[in-house]
Amino acid sequence: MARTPAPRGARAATLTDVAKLAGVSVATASKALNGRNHVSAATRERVAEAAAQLSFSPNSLARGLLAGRTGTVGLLTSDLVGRFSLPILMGAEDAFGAGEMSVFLCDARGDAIRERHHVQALLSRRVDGLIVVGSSTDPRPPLAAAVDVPVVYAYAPSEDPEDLSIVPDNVGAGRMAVEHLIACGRTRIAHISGDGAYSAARDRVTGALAALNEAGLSPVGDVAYGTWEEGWGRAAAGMLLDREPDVDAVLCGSDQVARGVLDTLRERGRRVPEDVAVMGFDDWQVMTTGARPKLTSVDMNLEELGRSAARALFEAIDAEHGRGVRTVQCRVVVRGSTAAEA
Amino acid sequence: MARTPAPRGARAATLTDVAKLAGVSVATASKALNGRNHVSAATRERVAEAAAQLSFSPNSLARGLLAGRTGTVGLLTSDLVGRFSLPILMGAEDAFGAGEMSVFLCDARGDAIRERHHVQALLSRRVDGLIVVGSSTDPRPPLAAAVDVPVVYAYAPSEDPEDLSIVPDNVGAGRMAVEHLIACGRTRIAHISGDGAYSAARDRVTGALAALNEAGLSPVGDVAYGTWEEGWGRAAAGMLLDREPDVDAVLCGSDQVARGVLDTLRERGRRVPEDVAVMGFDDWQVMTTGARPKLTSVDMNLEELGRSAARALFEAIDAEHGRGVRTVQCRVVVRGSTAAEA
DNA sequence: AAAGCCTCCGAAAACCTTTTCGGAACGCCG
DNA sequence: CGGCGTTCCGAAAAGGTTTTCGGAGGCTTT
Repeated sequence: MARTPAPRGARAATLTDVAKLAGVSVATASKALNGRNHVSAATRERVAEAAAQLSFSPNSLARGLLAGRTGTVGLLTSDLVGRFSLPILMGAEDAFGAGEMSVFLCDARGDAIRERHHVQALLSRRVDGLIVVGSSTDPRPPLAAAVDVPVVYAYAPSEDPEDLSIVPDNVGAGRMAVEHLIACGRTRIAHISGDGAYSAARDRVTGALAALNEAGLSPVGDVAYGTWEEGWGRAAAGMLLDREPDVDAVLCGSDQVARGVLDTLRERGRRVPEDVAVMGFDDWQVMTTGARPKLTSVDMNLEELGRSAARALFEAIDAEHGRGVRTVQCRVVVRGSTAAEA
Repeated sequence: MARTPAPRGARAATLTDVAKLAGVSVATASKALNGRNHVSAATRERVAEAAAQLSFSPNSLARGLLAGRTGTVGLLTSDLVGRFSLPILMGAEDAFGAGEMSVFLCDARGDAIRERHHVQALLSRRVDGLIVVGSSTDPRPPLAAAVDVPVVYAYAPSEDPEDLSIVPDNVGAGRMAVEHLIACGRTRIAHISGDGAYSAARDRVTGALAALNEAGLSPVGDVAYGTWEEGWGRAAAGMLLDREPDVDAVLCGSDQVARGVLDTLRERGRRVPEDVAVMGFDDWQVMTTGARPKLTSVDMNLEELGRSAARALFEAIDAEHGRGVRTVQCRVVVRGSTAAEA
């Protein structure tokens, strides 16, 4: 096939060019290329050939202008750097990319002004819908501007219950984690959580306590809130071992906290998982598989969450708009820190 | 201001609506809103008012169709999950977002077919330019399709020297790292690298050896290639200490490797940084600040790299297209693992 | 042979904005 | 009062595609 390198600056081929080369009208060319009826096979063939020869690619702008649909969506994140946005974004990109949708990415950096500006730009580009990704699971105010396209909130729910939000089931995650520890035969379970200012931390605690309660157990020591970091894990584990030497499992607020806990346990001569089982949250690969032993963790299924958000947006574009908060299930990923390696 | 909630399905306001409301022609309305001349102040005011009342937002599609410029660029990454794409992407988004550009994000997942498909989609959306982000610093084949817009390759250079590529200066990074260790008074320096299949690893070794050589030093032991992970760091450090007990500094191929090395050093009773200084690469915050002591590392300035790529693309769009490979300087971030805490 | 139907194709409108150019109104000077 | 310059506004075209609708031609049937 003779590739036409299109010297820089030369206008891209248009449908008119194709029609001319094929010796038909633009209307016929359009119908031929789009598989519409009322075109003979021979003509269709001729047009296709002409299009290939000119490496014709239809101008989506013109198409979108006419159809009122652009086949684009906006992905508005508030902190791209945070490690939770990325998997969600991937999942969404995945679900969209499979179809014919393209994604505009915007990072508002947690700044309301910048957010408004981006929303404005996206609307002016006539996106068919918007996904708003929060940076924590705490509810966030809905978009300020009057938006006339469907919006789905992901990770952080909207404060307005009339909006559609898709969030991880943190309460279920806490419950799941404790049930796993109990299934491993542990009964003296402590919980070193993360930053209590986050609803994610508090929700997980709620679920964990509920599961303990249902099993007729009580937590060992108080639930300890601190930060999400390794240092907190090391410190909190030290205090825990001083006060409750007979603890046989520690559920941690994050994988980083768990890494700190593992460190302290090793220093104090406790074997993991034989003496104490340890479990993290978030299933951050680099943390869990680098640990000794490898860390059992709870995966929030963020990619799936992103895909769900994308699908929900699809539905809202095509049909009716859903409302309320939907949750995505988490899952336990078992590794050596709670069970002997397989 | 009376917000017009625009009942779902109702067409967005167009310039014609604004003109009608203001009692002028669309031409005048356009000129008024775009600050063109030949419009009286009073008329301009009336139009602005009408536009605000209808919350008019100009249709970028129509504008782009006419201008031949869309104000959009495509960002084509090959693995979004990798932690190097993200900062680059942020930098690019940053540089673009400051202006009036919007970014189409596409993840090809390292698949050539998918890549072609995405390029096709982007071209059909008439992007003004393309940034191609690689997943490693190894050269990659140029885009398959005939592309008539400027392209800038970031992180992974194109194999075609006629293309413009922007990459981190890994050789300089290796040199810099060794110079820092020497400045800290170390003379018996070992290098536990990463995966030797990556040019990033080999380039850093090249730079490190050059710097050692210039200082009249030789590396302690052989350069050890392995993987980028913690486990390799632990193992390699063990072997190193067995063979070269008097080592006083270890330069590591990645922050994860360095974490493993730190682990082994602590187990063997070596103090860091008093007995042995340790240094990583990549400056991955969660790794460096969670370490004990905090890890000195080399930052590849990826955000700056992304910004550079965006700026280069700007220039290529507006003026002439550059060629060849440009490098972005790295920088040493000093923390406790090489110098006493400040 | 005439009428009618089916198949295929083309002209033109529509989408929305920007820009160019002609025209209208008005004030000032001769 | 007429001519001229200035200032402001509007008609129309352009950009590329899709869709509607009318028309032309060929084939079948009576």
